[in-house]
Amino acid sequence: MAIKLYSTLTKRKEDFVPLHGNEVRIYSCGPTVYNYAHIGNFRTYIFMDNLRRMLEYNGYTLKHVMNITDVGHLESDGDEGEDKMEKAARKEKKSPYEIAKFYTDAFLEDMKKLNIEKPEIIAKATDHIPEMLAFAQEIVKNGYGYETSTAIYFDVSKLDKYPVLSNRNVEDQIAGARVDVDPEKRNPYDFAIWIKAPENHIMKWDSPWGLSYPGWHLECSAMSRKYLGEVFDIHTGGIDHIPTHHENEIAQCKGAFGKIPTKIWMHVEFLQVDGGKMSKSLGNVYTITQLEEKGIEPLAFKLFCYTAHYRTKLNFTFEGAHSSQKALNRLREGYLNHKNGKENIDDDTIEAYRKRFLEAINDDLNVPLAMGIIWEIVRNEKKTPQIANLLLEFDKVLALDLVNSENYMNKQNNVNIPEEILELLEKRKRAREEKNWNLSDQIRDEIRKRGYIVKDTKEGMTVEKMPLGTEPFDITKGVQR
RNA sequence: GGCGAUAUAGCCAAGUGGUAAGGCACGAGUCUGCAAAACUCUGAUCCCCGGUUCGAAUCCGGGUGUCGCCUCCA
Repeated sequence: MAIKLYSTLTKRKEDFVPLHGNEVRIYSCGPTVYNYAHIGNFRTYIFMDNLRRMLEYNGYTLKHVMNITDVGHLESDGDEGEDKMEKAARKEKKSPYEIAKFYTDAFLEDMKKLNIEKPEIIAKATDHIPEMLAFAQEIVKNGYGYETSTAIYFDVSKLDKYPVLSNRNVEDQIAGARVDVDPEKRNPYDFAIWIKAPENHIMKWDSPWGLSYPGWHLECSAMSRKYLGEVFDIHTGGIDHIPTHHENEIAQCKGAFGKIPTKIWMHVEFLQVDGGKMSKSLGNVYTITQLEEKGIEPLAFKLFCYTAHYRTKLNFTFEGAHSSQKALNRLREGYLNHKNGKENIDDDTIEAYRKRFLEAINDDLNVPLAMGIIWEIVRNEKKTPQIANLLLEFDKVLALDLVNSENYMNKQNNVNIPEEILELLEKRKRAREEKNWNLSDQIRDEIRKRGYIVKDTKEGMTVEKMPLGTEPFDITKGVQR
């Protein structure tokens, strides 16, 4: 079935045709590792993973590169201010390399929690200095670069067209509030491809321009070419990359080898919080760890992201996250009900579900629509392992780790239940036999206080560790009671 | 000021010309000693005005609101 993907470059859905046979080559802009990645970042990486998995589901193999920016990303995308890595290093009194290592590890840990597949190649900028330097030299050699006292700039006026992804008008910007514009820049949109290191700069390398370091945009161009070739299939990133970072990548590639590196540029809209942007001043820039502390599993956040299409804004609230946590638990229950079911449904029904699901994901990753189908399947009154298996098949794309539902629900035959809880359970059982309801309820509360839930079923009493999101949720506090 | 997006039930949202997916919450029911959990059922004519059309949430025009970018950010 044909795959359609929306490209920011052409502003429409394109029929996807891979350039290299069955192999799809993708480049994804990854994190700058000067701080913890936040849930907005991860919305983008969840999308990136959906894209990967959708392509794999369609039978393609992948060559996917994601960068780790550990040098050269200045405080402003417009090449002003200090290198983010160096600034963080000074603040935390560590070396930039230690900072990079620490936050890279934290990032990969969160990726794992979100059940996001690792791209085939994760490329650190500092491991590719020679490639970047060569790239910068090609640009200069081809007449697109010029040297100032502080940096090597890319001259955007040499291009046939700039910008190509967004509608920006140079004249309109001049009145803007840019204060620290380098007076040696020829055009306002010229950007640094190589930066001469100030005396106290720690990360610096030898170059024809002295001790210096690469501009932020250069790494993506140099590394994508190294691993994927000059022209590859898909480039992904957040929507904020459109006006500067990706424009400049395109400019650099044109400057070095005269081509736009890919036709399909996919951009994920922002995750908002409480109806507005995330900002440190509002204190609503959340990390995955903070969500966990508030009783939201990483996978529940993932499911939350699945309520909206990647090209629309999504409004994050703890109320919404909590609702997704409950939905995730129910999804797991539903999966297990089918897994343990004994009924049968005909193959045509299964095949029809499969077709609808495929249509949804192949239409520019319409994951919300796909989720609607999933719920319809889960709610199918015939409980059958056929459906459980179908859900597992779809989970290859959605990656909610349904196969481990039992573990998450802590339903493994009451293993790992502490002795004290089991004793309370036994006491409650006796109380119930004596119809001592007061004592029974008292013990139930006690067990609940300790984080376990008693369920009275026909077969008798069972106890489970309380799944996340079970407790009543106090919206006003944004945390669980 | 420039650019762009969006406005669908209490909340999160899908749907781009043919009589409104889904999730959560609320309510009702089944179950239960009572609960919890689970399961079942229940809700909107789509910001306003005008237009195109046999027919519009869906296209066009005009309002209004909200949000984002241009300045750090996925």
